[in-house]
Amino acid sequence: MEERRAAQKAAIDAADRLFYARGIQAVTMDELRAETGISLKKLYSLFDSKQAILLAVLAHRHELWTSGIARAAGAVSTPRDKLLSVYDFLHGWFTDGNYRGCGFINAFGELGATVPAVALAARKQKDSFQRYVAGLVEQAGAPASLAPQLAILAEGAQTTAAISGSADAAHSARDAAEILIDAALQR
Amino acid sequence: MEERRAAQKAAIDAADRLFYARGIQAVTMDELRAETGISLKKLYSLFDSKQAILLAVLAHRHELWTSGIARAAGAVSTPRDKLLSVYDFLHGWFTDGNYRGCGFINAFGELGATVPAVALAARKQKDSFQRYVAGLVEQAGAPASLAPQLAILAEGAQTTAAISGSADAAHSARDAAEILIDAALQR
DNA sequence: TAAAGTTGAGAACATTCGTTCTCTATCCAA
DNA sequence: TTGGATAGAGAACGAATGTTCTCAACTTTA
Repeated sequence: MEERRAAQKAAIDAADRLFYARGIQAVTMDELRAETGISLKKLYSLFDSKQAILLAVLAHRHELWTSGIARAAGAVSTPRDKLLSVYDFLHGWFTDGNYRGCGFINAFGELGATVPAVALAARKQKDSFQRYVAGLVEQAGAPASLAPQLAILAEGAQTTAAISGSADAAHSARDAAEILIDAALQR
Repeated sequence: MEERRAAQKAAIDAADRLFYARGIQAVTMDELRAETGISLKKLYSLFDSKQAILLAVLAHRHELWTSGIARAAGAVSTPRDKLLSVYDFLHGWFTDGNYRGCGFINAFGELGATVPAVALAARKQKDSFQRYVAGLVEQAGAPASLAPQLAILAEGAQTTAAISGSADAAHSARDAAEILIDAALQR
């Protein structure tokens, strides 16, 4: 049953690409079949439903995000630099050519009201990021109120970059974060 | 043809409520008919298509937003306070009981990739807000780089509040904005 | 008053799409 | 080799939905 895992992963990767690029309801199961080469019968043996695929995609995206910001933070040493590395990571993402906003926010807007599990997945993802930032803020010795401010900058940069189509928002957010961090530390 | 206008407005208001609360594709034309009491035939005589209704809804939302922040700014006098009034306006919106994120971002995530006019409407809205903030920043005598930072805070507060379900983001964003404005002014 | 035109309600249509079903081919055991 | 079971491909099903069509009611005008 190792190839089952591999097939699931292939399906999740393809679904992630398609859902993210075009929206969830805009992608049909038949397109996922064409993209993966996995027959409908097989897809439905790997997952209960399209919704189950979506939830797996969101879980996968959560891991990508978590490992991405961890890797960026790993390249620097101080808590302050680790906090700022978030915005560098965002800049890399914004300029990778396929950026179309935060997948969780997109899924939340499209399906959050009708599929509670989607709203929950989005909330979990944002909670997790808030805690990550809060941990670094504490390590930096700054007041806890700084954390949501920095998280809000990251969120805002994502939507601004998505809609404007420009990666500048990452720089603006980074500059703002620097000012906020320094102001919070020298008090 | 005055009642035609009135019927269009009623349809737009109802569609706005439904689309915003549940997502666009989750609302059927038949539900809009039930909500408005306007027959399908009539709806299709008032608008070319569901998509045309959506575009009218987005235009309507743009006006609501523009007049909302203008009203909030009208209650105070200095450019600095006008800038901060944006976040007070947001707080009021977040706590009105029906808040589910920025309608433009939701529409962008759901349909931006498949309906270019939706992506365009979202971009226009965000552009317009950026220019509004930039104007106030200039009046305040602060460097232009402050404007995108403040706009990003507003965007981030909207998505954070939507997903977390809490209005705290408005306060965090306001506090951050105050720090950024003051830092930008005393240089 | 009567005929012609207009409007409206909602039934109907055609398409789309998630999901299931059928039939075929392959593989393994005896 | 053969019989049986498993898995896969893709045709088929049934529900949902945007849009149009039909027919009846009403209004207007001569």
